[in-house]
Amino acid sequence: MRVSELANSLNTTPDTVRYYTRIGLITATKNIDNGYKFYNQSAQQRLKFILSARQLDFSVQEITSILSESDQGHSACPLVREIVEQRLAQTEQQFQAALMLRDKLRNAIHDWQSKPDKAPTGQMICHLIAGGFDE
Amino acid sequence: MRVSELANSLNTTPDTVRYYTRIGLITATKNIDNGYKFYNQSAQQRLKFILSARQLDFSVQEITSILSESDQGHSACPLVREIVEQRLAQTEQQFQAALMLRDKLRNAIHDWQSKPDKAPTGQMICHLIAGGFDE
DNA sequence: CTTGACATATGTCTTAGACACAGGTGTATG
DNA sequence: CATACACCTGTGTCTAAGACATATGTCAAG
Repeated sequence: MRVSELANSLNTTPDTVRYYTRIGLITATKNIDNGYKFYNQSAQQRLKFILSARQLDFSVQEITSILSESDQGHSACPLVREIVEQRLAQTEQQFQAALMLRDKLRNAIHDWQSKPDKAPTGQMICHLIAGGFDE
Repeated sequence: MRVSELANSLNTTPDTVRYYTRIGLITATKNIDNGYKFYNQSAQQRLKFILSARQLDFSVQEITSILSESDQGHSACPLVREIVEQRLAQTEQQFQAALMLRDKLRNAIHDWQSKPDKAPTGQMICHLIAGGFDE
């Protein structure tokens, strides 16, 4: 299959497939006539795995490690478990960060409700932001 | 003041100051002897504003627009209000995304609790991830 | 054969700084 | 004075994960 056919079959974009091909995560044969790449079913299987792992927010680098492990005949499961645990912890942090930012933005909007717009002075660019927020 | 002195005075890093200088957000004079950059109080004021806006997750590009508006003597407040509203909406989305990812990861860990590790087959790289999650 | 619509490969671009490198500066010592 | 060593500086390069631009290739209709 060609790049778009493969991409469509797994609901992703040709650019994504090309990227994974470029960095060697999936392989393709090259048509000598026109230089087009052709992917076999094995590549499709592999791409399916990659996309699933990306859904869990695994980085491409992590997936590379997993596939490398697997390619050597070893079980990648321990590595996968480790990554998913660590990703959960990290997501928890992002979650809290988003929460705090949301509050900060809400406060800003609320506090600014009653304040007028002003032209900048040499001292102040925009009095709404002025000095700072959480310091 | 030199780059580190300015950075320390506002609790940021020299690299950050250099970056803003490089893209022209703040300006500095150049010592001819050694090429070192020198910043005046106006630059400090400007940097303070930039850092405050970054705290609200404004992009550097957005801040560039705001400063440009302000530099022309116009009030940047309307633009600031607009950006903060839009950033709030976007943060809400990130918030929901983090929430969903967290659940997905928790489910994965839970579902995998009882499953053993397996060596890869030609068909399957890691049976834990196997086919997919939210499709 | 040619036109036009679509597909492809390759190279460049993106964010917001972090990091590596080579050289400058300043001060405590010999 | 010279030297050693710790710290500072500017410039150039690198990052993640594709998106986008460009030049070329393909294929069916006319």
